[in-house]
Amino acid sequence: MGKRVSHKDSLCGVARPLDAIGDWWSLLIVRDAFDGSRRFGEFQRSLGLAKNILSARLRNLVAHGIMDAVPAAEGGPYQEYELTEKGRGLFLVLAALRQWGEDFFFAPDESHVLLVDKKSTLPVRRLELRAQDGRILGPSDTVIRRPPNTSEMETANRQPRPAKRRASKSRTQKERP
Amino acid sequence: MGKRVSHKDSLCGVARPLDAIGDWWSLLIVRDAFDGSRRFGEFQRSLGLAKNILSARLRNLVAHGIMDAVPAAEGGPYQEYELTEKGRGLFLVLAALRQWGEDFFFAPDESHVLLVDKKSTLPVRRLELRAQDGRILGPSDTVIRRPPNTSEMETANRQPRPAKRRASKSRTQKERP
DNA sequence: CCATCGTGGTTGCAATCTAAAACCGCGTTA
DNA sequence: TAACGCGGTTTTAGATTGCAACCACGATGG
Repeated sequence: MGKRVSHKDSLCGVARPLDAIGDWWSLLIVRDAFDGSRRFGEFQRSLGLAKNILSARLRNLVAHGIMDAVPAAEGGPYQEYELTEKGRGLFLVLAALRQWGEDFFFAPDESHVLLVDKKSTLPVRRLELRAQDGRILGPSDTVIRRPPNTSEMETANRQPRPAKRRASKSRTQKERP
Repeated sequence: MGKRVSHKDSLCGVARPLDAIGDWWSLLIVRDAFDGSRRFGEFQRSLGLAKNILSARLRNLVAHGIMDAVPAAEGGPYQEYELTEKGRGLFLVLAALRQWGEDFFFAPDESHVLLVDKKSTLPVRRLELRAQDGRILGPSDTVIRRPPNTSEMETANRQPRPAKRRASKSRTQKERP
């Protein structure tokens, strides 16, 4: 975890999310949360990871505002974890990942779980990226564009935003010249 | 990347992709590849990671069929790396990640790169998951369904005790039959 | 009332993995 | 032929992982 994923975090719209998620486990935790898991033990049983790891990941997800630790749920003295709005925003990321997985990681005859629409009980449609006018866009139909750069010097001087994390434990923060 | 992400890889359509990608760096490499990078040095300069790491990640991506190492490109004695079909399939995953990043990781006034349609030079539309009939689906409108096929009862297969440890070198952590 | 179990963690520690830097081979340029 | 950039591999310290053991606490339970 303790890897600043890039020295360019501040401007890469992909690296920041990755950094916040933390690692693969976290994404699987989120996935399970979408699936209805709420309790520590549920996640642990479902994922089969060590308790300390799960503990750390949950803490990290909470610290990044992806999940919330709600003090109790139904009288029990225990905590439950639920996705925040931000966490629910990962839905499409997971969906995309799942579709990619279905496309390339399963033999055609191999059975696998799939995402179905509750109402119709039919599989969901394929995700597609579209232009404003509705054309479907592929990898080569798009470019990354840097918008009219407001105040150029900002790129070097970044801290007015609460972007940087200071977790409760020493996260070996290097970087940040 | 030595973490088998789950003992249930074989049935999780999310864990498999994650496992193949390997780690965050790999995703950023793929991102750069979509952006036009092809050469070792390009990736390195763009990402700022150590060469051994880049080397390992590229090797891993190639091993998983996400990128191809093409022996030469234009006479040079060097190799270039390009996305395979499978690799290009990550386009939507990256797009979803980017949109999530835009939604939650940038202050409203903060400038950031964005994905635009080449032809119209307008930003792309928002991704959305739809049902067969076209309804837009949110996290709570879907379920994971496991198809009737195949007598999969492996979820119950929890080895009660893997025996004593000590001296279990276990060359690599592969445990997947 | 004491024992035991299940849950939700934290702590300790060995083994493993990461990544910065040094090093290497090979064409090119000077 | 020396110097250089490119594409990588090896070296090495130090960070991370994850198993197991431990702790706290409530619920059984006998």
